[in-house]
Amino acid sequence: MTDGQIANIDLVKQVNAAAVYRIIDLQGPISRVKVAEISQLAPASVTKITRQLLEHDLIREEALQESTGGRRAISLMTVRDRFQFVSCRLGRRTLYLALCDLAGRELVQMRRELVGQSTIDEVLATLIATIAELISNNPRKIRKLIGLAVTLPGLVNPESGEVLYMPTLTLNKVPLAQLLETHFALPCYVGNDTRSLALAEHFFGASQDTQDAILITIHNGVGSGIISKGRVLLGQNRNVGEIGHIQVERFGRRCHCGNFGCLETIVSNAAIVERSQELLARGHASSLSSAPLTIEQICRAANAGDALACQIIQETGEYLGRTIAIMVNLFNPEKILLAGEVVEADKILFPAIRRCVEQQSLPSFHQNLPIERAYFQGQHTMGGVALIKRALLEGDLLQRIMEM
Amino acid sequence: MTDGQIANIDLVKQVNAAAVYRIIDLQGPISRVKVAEISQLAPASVTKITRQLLEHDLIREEALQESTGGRRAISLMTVRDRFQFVSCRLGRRTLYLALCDLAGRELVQMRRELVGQSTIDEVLATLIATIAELISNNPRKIRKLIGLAVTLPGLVNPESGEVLYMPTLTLNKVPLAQLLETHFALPCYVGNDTRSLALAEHFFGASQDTQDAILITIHNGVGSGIISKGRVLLGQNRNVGEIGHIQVERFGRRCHCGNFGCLETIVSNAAIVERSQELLARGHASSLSSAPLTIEQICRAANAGDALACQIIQETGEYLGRTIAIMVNLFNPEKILLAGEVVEADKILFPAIRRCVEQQSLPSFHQNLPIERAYFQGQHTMGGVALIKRALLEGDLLQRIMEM
DNA sequence: GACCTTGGTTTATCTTGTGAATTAAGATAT
DNA sequence: ATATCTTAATTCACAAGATAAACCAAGGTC
Repeated sequence: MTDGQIANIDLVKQVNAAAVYRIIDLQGPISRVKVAEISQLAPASVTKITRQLLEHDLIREEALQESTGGRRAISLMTVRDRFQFVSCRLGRRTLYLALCDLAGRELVQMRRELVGQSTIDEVLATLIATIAELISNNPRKIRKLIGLAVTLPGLVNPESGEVLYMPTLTLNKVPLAQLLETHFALPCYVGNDTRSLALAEHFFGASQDTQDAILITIHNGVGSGIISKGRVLLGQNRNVGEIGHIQVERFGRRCHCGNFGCLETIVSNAAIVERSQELLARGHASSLSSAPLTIEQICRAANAGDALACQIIQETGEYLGRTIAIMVNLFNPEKILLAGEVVEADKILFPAIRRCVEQQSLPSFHQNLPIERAYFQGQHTMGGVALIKRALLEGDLLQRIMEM
Repeated sequence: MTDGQIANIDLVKQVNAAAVYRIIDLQGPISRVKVAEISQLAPASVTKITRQLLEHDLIREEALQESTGGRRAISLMTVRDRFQFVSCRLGRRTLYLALCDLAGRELVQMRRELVGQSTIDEVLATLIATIAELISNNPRKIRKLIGLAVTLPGLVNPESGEVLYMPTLTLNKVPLAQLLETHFALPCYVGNDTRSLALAEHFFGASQDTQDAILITIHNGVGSGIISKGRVLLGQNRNVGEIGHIQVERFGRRCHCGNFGCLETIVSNAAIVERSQELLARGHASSLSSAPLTIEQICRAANAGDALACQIIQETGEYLGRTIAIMVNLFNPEKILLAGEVVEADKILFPAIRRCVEQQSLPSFHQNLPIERAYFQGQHTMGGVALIKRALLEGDLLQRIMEM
């Protein structure tokens, strides 16, 4: 509507219903009069809208509140266990699924390995089959299915639900949301996994109390999701936040992107393990054994005080800190969150990051700036849950539920 | 409306009138039927809306188009010389004003020195008096005055028009837009100068053809304005784009912010002049004379091939390039623009920047990425013009003109 | 001159939000 | 016990916008 779009009566209804639902969801239990005050809608409109939401079981009336000198107010709350949806994370090698409700609870989990599936068609077939299986296996847990969400590493147009790019798979604008909508006859939402996870932290996790926060994910790639004014930042090309290839070492290792010294070549899990193995091979003393070294082992060793592990994690923190300091200067966020295996080494990692950020960003920007672990670590389907939540709060899904 | 706001019939009218006006402004001359197609509005609605816009002289009918097999279409265009407004830039030392029309043309210019005015009240009094003077001195050039715009270095809440912070002045949430609105009885818009200038490049300047562009301004401070999806990026704290204090040299000079090696300590005009003077004092050969050295002289010398000037500009380009590379990775913009005195040394500066960006950002992000001079250099009031244009295209000002 | 095509307007209808009046249900004062 | 005041929520008549469908306008084509 703001983006050169137009408005009509249906949109007015959708926007206002969403505003009312949102207020009840975030501030409930709450009376109709309070909703009218906060939303700036006329009391008559709130009555009308809440009636429709009640009819569709999206909200419910609770106990009467204490009188404040007159008639007692009826408490309104959103209903969170009446509707279910399927959230999927389509990884490079593994497909994770969960049946969830509107509270964000995972009722059932599933996973499928994707090894050997090299074409997009094979992957899509598996995705559809597994979703169908999850649905048909759990009739007792599903009262009413209202949607699907898929997150994946790659480029997505969240409005159209088209997948524009995915690593390892060659594809050409797959209209994934549309495919799933016609197949399952359900509203379907598709998003980038890191960006969606940042949204999950905003709705359900560690940055619920902020409007501007940044989530940095560190696995074998390094990425970020930037929440600005409560919304995911996405440019025209939907690449905003791709921090893995920021150069942090002028004459560093060669990166697969073609340049040298990218952040990914130093702080990714693979890079950390590789650096550790090199140092061990050179004979540095450590409690770690060289053979099949994992990131988890290195983190545990660092927390336990192993000198070599500490040095490696500290170094990792410094490079991360340098990048975070830049983002702090650029965005002046209210909170920084980190997700990934390496945050297990929190005792070493976070102090190192903080020192760097304090030296390299504006004092007024980093004073009182929390730099913390993300709430969700390895809960792969939470990104999809956030996509559903957003669609609900912004009215699109709300309207479609009321039309069902 | 999208930000948890609500919708009513007035807003629907405003949004649709703005959509129609915008289409006619950007794509005119254009027929009503085409407007309906593009906007997705019903032809009947376009007839109604265009009638109102015509009545208020916001658009006009032009020649009939050639027939394409039926009735000839009536061309519609926006009227750009019927309304005037005052655009001000409130600098630290100087106040610039211009009387402009909706085409962005400056009809009359004025300036006032602010030396000796140390309190916000003095500055505001001067601002109001000078605007009043500009208006009363030019009755013949003003057919109808429709608004005021003020841009300033500092923090602004563009929705409320409050000034939250300004360098050198102590103040505490000055409701500038409101003050001016009550004094002049005109719509008034206030914005940060760098951000508004980025918007001016988007509407009238070098990035008209893009939706995601970044403008970097280099004067005695270094700042940036980021346009994402055709809108200025602004976080909750409205500090997005403050790049001057990104650390680019680990053990660099001390910055007034308290840290070391900030971008500003190397690429600002003052820093460039200072570095040049130091090198000259050490006896390096150059066509430059040490005494009263200016940035303009250094740029001219660099373009002429002076070795010392070239080296300094090249160094400047490298540090700028490093920062630009980071922004390219983070935002994947479609164009980078530079404004400031130093861009006069374009022959040396831009190649140096480009080399850096190519080495330090993702190849797919910097291929085909233009890095250019901004169109507006020293036209201080263009930021305010952009604020008016935005208010018009987004409907707020349009509605208020129709209510006048 | 009959018919087709494209552009633009009129009209009746539908839907929304809203203010004002009204009902509901409590507290408080007499 | 009754009247009165407060606060909560609803009802109802109305205004305003968008729109589909019918219609008018003005050109071309056969």
